[in-house]
Amino acid sequence: MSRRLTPRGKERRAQLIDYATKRFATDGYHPTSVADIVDGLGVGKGVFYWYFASKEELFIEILRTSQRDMRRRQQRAIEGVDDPVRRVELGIRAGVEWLAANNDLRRLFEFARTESTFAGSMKAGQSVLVSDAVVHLKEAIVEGRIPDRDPEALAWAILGVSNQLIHVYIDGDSMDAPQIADTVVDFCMEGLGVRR
Amino acid sequence: MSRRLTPRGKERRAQLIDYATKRFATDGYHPTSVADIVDGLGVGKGVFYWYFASKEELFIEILRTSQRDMRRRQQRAIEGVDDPVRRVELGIRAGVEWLAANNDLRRLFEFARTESTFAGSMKAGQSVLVSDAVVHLKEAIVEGRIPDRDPEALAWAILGVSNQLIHVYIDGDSMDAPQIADTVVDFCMEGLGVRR
Amino acid sequence: MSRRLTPRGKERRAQLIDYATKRFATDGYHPTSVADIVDGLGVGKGVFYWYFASKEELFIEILRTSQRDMRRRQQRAIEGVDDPVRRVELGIRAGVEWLAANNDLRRLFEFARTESTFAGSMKAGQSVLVSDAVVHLKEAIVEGRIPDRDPEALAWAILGVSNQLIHVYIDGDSMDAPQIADTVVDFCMEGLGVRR
Amino acid sequence: MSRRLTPRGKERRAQLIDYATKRFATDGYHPTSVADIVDGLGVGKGVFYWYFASKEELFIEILRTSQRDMRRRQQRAIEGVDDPVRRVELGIRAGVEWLAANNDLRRLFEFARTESTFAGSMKAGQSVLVSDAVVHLKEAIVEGRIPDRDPEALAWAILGVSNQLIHVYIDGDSMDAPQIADTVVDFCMEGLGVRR
DNA sequence: AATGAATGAGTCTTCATTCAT
DNA sequence: AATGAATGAAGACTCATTCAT
Repeated sequence: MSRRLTPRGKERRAQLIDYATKRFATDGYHPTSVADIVDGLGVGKGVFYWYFASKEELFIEILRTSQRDMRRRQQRAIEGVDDPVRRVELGIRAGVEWLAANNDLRRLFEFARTESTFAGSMKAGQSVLVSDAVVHLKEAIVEGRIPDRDPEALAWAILGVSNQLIHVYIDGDSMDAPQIADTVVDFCMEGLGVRR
Repeated sequence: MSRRLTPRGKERRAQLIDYATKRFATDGYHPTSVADIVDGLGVGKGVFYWYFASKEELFIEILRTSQRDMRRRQQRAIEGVDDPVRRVELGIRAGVEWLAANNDLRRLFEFARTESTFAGSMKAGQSVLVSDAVVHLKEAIVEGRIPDRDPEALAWAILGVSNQLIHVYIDGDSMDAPQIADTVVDFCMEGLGVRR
Repeated sequence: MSRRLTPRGKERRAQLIDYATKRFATDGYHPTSVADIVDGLGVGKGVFYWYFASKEELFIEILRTSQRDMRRRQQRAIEGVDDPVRRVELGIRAGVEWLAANNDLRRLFEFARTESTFAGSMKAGQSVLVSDAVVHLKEAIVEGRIPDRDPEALAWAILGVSNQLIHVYIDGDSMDAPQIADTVVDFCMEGLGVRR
Repeated sequence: MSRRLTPRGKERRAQLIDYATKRFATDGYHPTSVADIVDGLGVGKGVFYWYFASKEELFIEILRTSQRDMRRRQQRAIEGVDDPVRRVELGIRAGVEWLAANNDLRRLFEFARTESTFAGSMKAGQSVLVSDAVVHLKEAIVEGRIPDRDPEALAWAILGVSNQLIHVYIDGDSMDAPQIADTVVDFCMEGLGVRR
């Protein structure tokens, strides 16, 4: 399903992706029918199947593109930074901000993780992010900046905090994205900060 | 939809809940049809609707009961413990262990959060857990055991770490539940442990 | 399906008939389920099938009993009246008043006429009323009180006027039953009263 | 539910309406399933829902169209006639003939009146016919052609006679439509013709 | 590229009826 | 006499997908 598309075709395709993303995010993947999507755009049903082999393919496409995009953003954010701890911090901030800015996609990610059809693809994508972080964490450990603990687990924990706090605070008005990022960074850096 | 049930009826109902939980967890809520459930149990389709008004009602019932159960477990775990930090730790461990022991339900929770129909009910349930934790965190702050930060955000962060690490490690064989709990507690207590 | 019933049994049966009549009249025969009936009475489903072989049988039973009752009322109303035209008039009044007083049953009659399963039984019942009227009409014709026209058609026409006017006016508050009867009688006696 | 239809689509839609009308008339609205309809036409189930939002919508559509058609027929029949009594007569004849020619629809009307879902729509439609007649009746009263009585009640009475006599005689072979019309007109003009 | 039309398996749900107790 | 439980065919409706034009 990769046609050579005219400029107009590419636009259509993008249109479909955008609108479908919104609907999937709002109503859920299953509750949103292909008919909903094409009707919403005022086009015929054939259009959909001209650009995508199936509803599933479209969804996977959305997931893949988004994950790639988010990763790129994170990478750009840490480019040229020497301090590994600082890289972790900047990565967190970039991630949080991307998720906040792409709330629809964040929702899709949440759902995708829960359904076997997509869980694999999602885990793979997140593993990439984790691997990225692991690099910095290992460096930080070697440099004695943080205690020596399983860097992968640490990376997943960071992801967990990020996702959760955005999930909770993004739709309210008590915190904006940078504030959420601050909170996430704080917690990730020193947890509850228990004085032992 | 609350009938007077004979012992036999109660058993059937429980059977339906158990089996449906398993199927929902394995295949997803939407992909699991009522037909799948009754066929799997070898009973007629009417049985389902004798005990539940709808597929949705059954699902909500599962969510509610489970959330209540998990909370009870946490409360029992911290009963009579004076140290608030210790209470937080024990709460985390109890939570992690419950989620690990009820992996099916954990999966259902993950899905429920993603669909508007159930998201409300889920958030409510999780808010209760957070409120529970907030009590201990505030106490710890007052006693100067942990720095003064928004206890609610801290509680949500803890929840995020717990869910994420269980999600990642529960199905592998690198960690068992208590080890996961250790990792979660560690991270929550001191984060990455950055030496500032 | 004619059991020997204890007094208590007869009461139950009557209860079922009464309640079912009300529901059928309000919601329609098809939309009213046996479950609706037994639930409405707070009894188990077995009760229904203890007294009636089927939903259909119950309905037919209602129709038959009612038609018999209505006819009896008409007959009593004209007992001992010599003038055939007066008998027709009294028959009309009795009919209208019965239908007005038993609006639920009237509705059931209307429905029953429209469904092949019951149409036969209904037509039979109405034919009896028509035959009754025909007797008087013939006498009136013989006596030269009314012109010589097909008495059966006349009888059906009378029935048509009665049913229609009750249907239209019974639920409003512009006419009560006797007034409706007056209007019916008037129209039947001289139609529009065209001066030729 | 009003799509832009191609000629082929319009044909399909008409086909569905025609066939459904026949089945509803023969077997009743409730006993006729959507499956019966599409199977009878040898098309897939989806076709039905491509053209109609629901079985109910289709039925209402049938009712509305038919009532409009019948009215038009009546109006055309009295066009340019000066004598109000004559207009009433011609209206009756046109009505009777339409109902006789569209016996299926007449049956649907009978049923529709009995079910709350449709009763409103039906009454509205019939009220229009009554209003039409009332105009002529009032004129006739003013001109002293008929006695001064509630013209609305008279109109309903006429409707009642028409419906009833067609109902009774249309399927037999003793009268054809014009004869039925004669009988209706006769009765409406002078009722039983009682010599007072 | 795009449209309206069509497919038919599948979805949730209902319901008359039967049955064991 | 009566109950709660169970049946399973049938009902209305959905929907991903395909197709002719």
